[in-house]
Amino acid sequence: MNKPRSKSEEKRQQIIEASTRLFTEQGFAQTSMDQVAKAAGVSKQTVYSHFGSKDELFVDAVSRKCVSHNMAGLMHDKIDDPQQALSDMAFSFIDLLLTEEVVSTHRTCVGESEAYPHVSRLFYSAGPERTITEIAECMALFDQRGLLSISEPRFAAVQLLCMVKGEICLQSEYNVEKRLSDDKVKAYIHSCVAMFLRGYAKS
Amino acid sequence: MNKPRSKSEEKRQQIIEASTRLFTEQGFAQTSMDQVAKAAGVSKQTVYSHFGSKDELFVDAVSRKCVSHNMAGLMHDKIDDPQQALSDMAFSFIDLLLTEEVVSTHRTCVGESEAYPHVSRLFYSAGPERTITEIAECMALFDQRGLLSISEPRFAAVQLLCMVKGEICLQSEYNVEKRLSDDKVKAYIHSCVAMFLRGYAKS
DNA sequence: ATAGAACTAGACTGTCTAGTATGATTTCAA
DNA sequence: TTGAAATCATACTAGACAGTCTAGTTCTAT
Repeated sequence: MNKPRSKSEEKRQQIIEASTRLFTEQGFAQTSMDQVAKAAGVSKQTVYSHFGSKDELFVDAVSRKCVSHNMAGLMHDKIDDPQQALSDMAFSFIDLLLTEEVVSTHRTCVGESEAYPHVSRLFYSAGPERTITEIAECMALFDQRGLLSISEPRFAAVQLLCMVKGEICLQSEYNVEKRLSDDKVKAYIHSCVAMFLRGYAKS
Repeated sequence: MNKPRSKSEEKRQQIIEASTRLFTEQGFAQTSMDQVAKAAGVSKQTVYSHFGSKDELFVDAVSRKCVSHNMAGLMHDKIDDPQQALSDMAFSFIDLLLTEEVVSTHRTCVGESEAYPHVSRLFYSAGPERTITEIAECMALFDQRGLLSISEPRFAAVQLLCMVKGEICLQSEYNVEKRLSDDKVKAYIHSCVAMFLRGYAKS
């Protein structure tokens, strides 16, 4: 994916890519170094010449998944229509959180958060933490423009984001079989946005 | 803890108790059967005579932690004062979710939810699912008594509970080092309740 | 062209662990 | 008391896996 300058750098990339996939899909304990080498199409020794140990590889690999997905971007266009801005953002947010990639990484980070707090914290600050901060800025803007009355923008951002996640994401992280129907999800998100707007309406 | 009728039953209890603690604290892979036997003060063979395999023991042990903690109970007393009822409930809810026991079990269930969906689903239905349902009933009551205007009680329950969890529980599940101060938490929860009441006020 | 670095395949070591086997000891009900 | 069931300690099997080693091969820069 990223500019493989030399053949060696290319191998390194292959290792990182394969191990990222395996670690996030299967977790740390379930993934062996032989598996990684095989999936990367590389010898085990090469893995060890690039990464000193399994731990080191794990940290490097999972860190790669700790990327912020910019949610606030699409709100800035419609900053004068909170109703529209918030519900568009809410739907994109849910879509992102239900991505197989995000679900897997989340599960792995939470599961290994005792053994590898470094990794889970990285994920937290690149993911949730950053998204909250971005949305908080939009909330401040709504307040500034007199569209809503929000004295604590960060609180408001957390409230909205957490509400929206709701049962839907809870079910996906617990791998529950019977999920909410699409219609229910849609209705729920609209309900959240509506409630939020009433809760923060200008008096 | 539970009526050990015979010596044999007592051993079984010891095994369950020790393994529950170890599994929830350390996760499945990090816990060996020798550790379990030692912690239970029992020989390994005895462990195997009570439970056929590590998997079986894991399911039995972690299932024990899947207990509902009744949140709605303390709301029924003050059902005529939504403000008070909701904030009391919110604080108890947070206290529960920050318990070392609940955090550990949650992490283990989420981390193993791919390999042991049976266990994580059990936890989901005994924990979150049930709490939501209970609180939803209270929401319906508020509506019925004309105190609030809630057309979808279950939506409202999820919204409030998820909001309250907020950043606080996110930080604890990701094992983040720098947590919100107690004052911030208090202020945040009050903000949630206040916002919720405005959002669902009778028009 | 060539030397040194990177890579390969696969064998090997040491450790850990699930699960079994065994033979002695304890528990407990009849 | 006695005999069967449960338990104990401990050794063992078999397999997985992290990490090393080796001997031969390919890249690549000069």
